[in-house]
Amino acid sequence: MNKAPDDQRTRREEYAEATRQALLASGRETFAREGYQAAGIEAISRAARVTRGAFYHHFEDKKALFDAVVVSLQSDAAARVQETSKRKSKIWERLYTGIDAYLDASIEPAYARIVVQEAPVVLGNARFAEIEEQYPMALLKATLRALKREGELVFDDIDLLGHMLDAVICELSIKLPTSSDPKKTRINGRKIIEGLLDSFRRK
Amino acid sequence: MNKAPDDQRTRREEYAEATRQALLASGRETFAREGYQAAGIEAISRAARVTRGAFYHHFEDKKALFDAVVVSLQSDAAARVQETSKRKSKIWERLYTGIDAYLDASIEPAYARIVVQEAPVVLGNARFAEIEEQYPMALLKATLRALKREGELVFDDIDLLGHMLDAVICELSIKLPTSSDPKKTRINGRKIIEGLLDSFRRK
DNA sequence: AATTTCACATACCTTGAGTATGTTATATTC
DNA sequence: GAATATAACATACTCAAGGTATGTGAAATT
Repeated sequence: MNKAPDDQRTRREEYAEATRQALLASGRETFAREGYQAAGIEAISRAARVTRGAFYHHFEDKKALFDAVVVSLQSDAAARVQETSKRKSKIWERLYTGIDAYLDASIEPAYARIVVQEAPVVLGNARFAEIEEQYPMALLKATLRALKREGELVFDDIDLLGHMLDAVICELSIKLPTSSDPKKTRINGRKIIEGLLDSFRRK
Repeated sequence: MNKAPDDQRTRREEYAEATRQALLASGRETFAREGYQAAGIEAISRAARVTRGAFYHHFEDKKALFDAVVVSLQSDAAARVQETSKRKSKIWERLYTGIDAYLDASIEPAYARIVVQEAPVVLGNARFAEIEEQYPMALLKATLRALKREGELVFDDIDLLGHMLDAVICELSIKLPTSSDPKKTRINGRKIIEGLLDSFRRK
């Protein structure tokens, strides 16, 4: 019960954390490949080389694992966005490099299917919004607000503008993989985003 | 076997069509209220006052009913859009009244949940795109193409522009119901759509 | 050294989708 | 118009998958 001040990570904790990570990784792959519904807990567990018992020890239920997978994907994406845009000094540049990085992340099959398409359905809009408000969406909105503060952007509801921008990016991430000319589609998508923002730019 | 030229709707066909419609209506309500996964076939059938036997006589499986429900919702929405916009002579006016009607239709809980959120996940992107290409999306794109033909709109990929517009409208239909000030949100949403289109309007 | 606890494994239960078969009213055939 | 066929269901069963209850052994604590 009493933890001595010198207590450290025990061997058991280390092992447990490793299997938890294995289940998370296995879940990410299986959900991405087969979708939430078709992904069986048995299959996810086998791919992580454990049994169902281990699964239910680490996660409340199937939805809990999915939730954790979504959070980890969002966290990864946000980190990538943050990394590429933080060094830019001009805000507009920060915004656009961030958007590009966000698009790169969204295009990946696992993200597009799990986060963009299935997460709102499986977790519900309320919970999804909760997760979204941290991570990528937060960065996007923060940059938009910064632009507004500087008088660069003229629009009331920055929150809404952020969501609409997000919607365009997400739709693009769904359409891009099956596009006949992905390169061109991406360029045109970028143009649409620029057009959208441009119409609220200070004249 | 041989249908006489004077053959007419038989009583049986009439009854069968009625129960099919009852199942379709029951499915629409149940899917809208509980979502695809949670909606049981037993419950759907009971609400239509038939048994599972009747259900499986009329529909291949659960997905087939869902597919039919999506098609009927899309068809209804398209009819509403068509109805409100067809009388307008100016193309821009036709576009904007159409968008408003589309938004009105999308806001309804059944449409927002079933068509916008769940359909791509349950039916898959390919099948969903197939359905979408008829109905509302077709009307939207047709009007955009008309504008391009008239030289009113300057953009290469009208198909993409249509999808991006659709994405904005759909996102709006998801966010509107939980908005703290729906009226204002809708006005601001409209402004964003106008901004988007305006940036590709002939100057 | 004894005991507890954590990290799993195994066996079972339950629910719901799908199937196979039975039944009856309606339509067709002779 | 009586016999037969068939469509439109109802009933009973199967099976897979999520979740639960319980068992077990190694590691940590006392």
